[in-house]
Amino acid sequence: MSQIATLRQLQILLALKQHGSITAASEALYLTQPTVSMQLKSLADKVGLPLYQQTNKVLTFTDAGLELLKTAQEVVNSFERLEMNLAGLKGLTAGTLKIAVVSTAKYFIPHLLGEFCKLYPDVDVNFSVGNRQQIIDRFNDNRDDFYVFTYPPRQAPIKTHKFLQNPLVAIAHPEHELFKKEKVTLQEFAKQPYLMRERGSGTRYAIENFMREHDIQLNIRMIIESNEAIRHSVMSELGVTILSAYTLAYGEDTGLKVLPVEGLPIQSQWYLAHYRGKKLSPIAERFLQWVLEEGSQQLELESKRVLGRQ
Amino acid sequence: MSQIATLRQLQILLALKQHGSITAASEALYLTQPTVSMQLKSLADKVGLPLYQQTNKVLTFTDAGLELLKTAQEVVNSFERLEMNLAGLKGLTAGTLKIAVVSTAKYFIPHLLGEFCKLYPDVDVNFSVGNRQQIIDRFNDNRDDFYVFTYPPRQAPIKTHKFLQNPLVAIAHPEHELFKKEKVTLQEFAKQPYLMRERGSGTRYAIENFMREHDIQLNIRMIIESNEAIRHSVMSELGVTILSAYTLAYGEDTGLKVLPVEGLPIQSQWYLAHYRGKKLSPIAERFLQWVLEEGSQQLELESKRVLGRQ
DNA sequence: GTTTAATATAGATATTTATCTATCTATGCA
DNA sequence: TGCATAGATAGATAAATATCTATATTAAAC
Repeated sequence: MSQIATLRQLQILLALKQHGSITAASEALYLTQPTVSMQLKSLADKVGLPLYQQTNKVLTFTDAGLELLKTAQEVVNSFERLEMNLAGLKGLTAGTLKIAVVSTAKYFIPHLLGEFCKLYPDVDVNFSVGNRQQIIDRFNDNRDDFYVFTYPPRQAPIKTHKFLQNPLVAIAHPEHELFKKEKVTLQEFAKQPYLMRERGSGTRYAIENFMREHDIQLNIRMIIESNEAIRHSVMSELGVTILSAYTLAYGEDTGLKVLPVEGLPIQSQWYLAHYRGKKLSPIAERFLQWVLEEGSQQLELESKRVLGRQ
Repeated sequence: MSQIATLRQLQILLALKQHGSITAASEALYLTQPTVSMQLKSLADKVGLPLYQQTNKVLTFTDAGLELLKTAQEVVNSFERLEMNLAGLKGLTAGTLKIAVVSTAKYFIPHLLGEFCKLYPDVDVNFSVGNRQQIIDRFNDNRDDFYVFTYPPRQAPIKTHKFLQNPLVAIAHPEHELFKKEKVTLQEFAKQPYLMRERGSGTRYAIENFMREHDIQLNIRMIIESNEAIRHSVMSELGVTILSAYTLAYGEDTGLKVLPVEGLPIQSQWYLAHYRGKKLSPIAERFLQWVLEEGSQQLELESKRVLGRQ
């Protein structure tokens, strides 16, 4: 594109059209009159045709001048549309995203947020972690855009979206005697000292439901409120437990191994929840859409890779 | 218009789209790779959003990048249309215009051509002057685009356009005795020694027709083949004559004055003629259109001003 | 782990664009 | 004829754009 006109020259030409004289146009553009005169002359020289005529104080445009005005207006319109569309994208792409997650999700959510922030680098993230009750409290206080649960509260007005499978697997110390068997029955597993999460934990709910359905009574040895404490207790051969495969995948897994117990893994879901009546911010809307369409798929591919290492 | 993108940057972005990689785009544009990389980075910085992503050797555009590509294509299209339209105008606006005029017209036609050449400065003009017979010969030889007559030949194939009134006025030396009368009759005027144009002159035809209609016999003293010679003869008190007011308006008029003879001025026309079957060049077409729409009006305004000085 | 290819960054320079002050020219009006 | 106004031109400078060479970084393939 050999450049016949600069954007500035087109702008000046439009000002001449709008204001009807070189001096008026220069004032409107906060330039001196010779600047405008010379830019228009330069433009006419490049075009090779006069752009306007002055007869008796009346400035009229030539055919060439009118063509340039048309192009100038088209170009200005294109850039204005661009600015508006980019502003729209920036509205989608900037701002603060507030998300609170139950502690089981704290290992993989950063990976999800990381991918999203690569796409929208201007986004700030407010990331909170807590047990289920704490997250429910935050939800009741309407403190965040989103909440991640394995077992969302049943209270209204909540809107939940399943976005990821959450398989719960049994784990034990790698030297545990049950690894000598090719297959472990639920009854055999239930006889082991079981390390249980605290009441209110979504994982606990899912486990208790599963066991109730299979008429199994776990041999609960301890109640532990921390995923890290549970993992280290298992490593120390204090007992066995069931937890999210994602906790295993993304956390430190040395000294832990998945027990091949019949009926497991327990299938459950990760839910992304938000206040039903709340108007989401553009960036929150975009995050939701992205998670449902792309983010969860990326996470599943990655978790398969991580889990496949065992 | 705060400039979010330069035309060059938009061009580079389109090349990236077309060629799929920075290196390929730089080769296509005969630039080095860092140039392209930096221009795109500068553009992304100004936009405030990433324009593309690279995953596994595949370059994909972001939403912002796609918006910019759309604008880039619009702008390129606008400039291409502009170039084509300007080229069309230049086709109309360059070339040689050939015009031959009877000698009476030689005083004002340059004024007409001058105005036209201000609008189309790239036009060359081939301007010939001759008496009526010479111009008819040129017409028969098809040597020019246009011919200016007061009394066009009746032969086919000619196409004539009336473009200007041509009033014929009587003139005498300012000290002539007839100026003592408020009004001069045709009979009184006919008694004066009359300086006549040569046979074949369009002005002579018109005068002879007029006198024949009014049953007047002029007292012809001399036949003179040159407008200049006639004017100087009148100045020298050798006689009176009738000639085009335009000759008076644009020529030297010191020592000449219009006689207020009843029935005068004789109304006649200037004709712009061209060969009927001849395909006119773009610039000739444009000239014809301009003369009929604008040029003649300008000439009438100007001749009123000039004639009004007497 | 090494090599290759692609991209990004640093630093410098050349070119173009844009603008200013000063002055000249042209036109209209009193 | 003189004055006021508008536009054009001359000369100079500042700012922005565009580009290069050299090198560092990154990612993919072997």
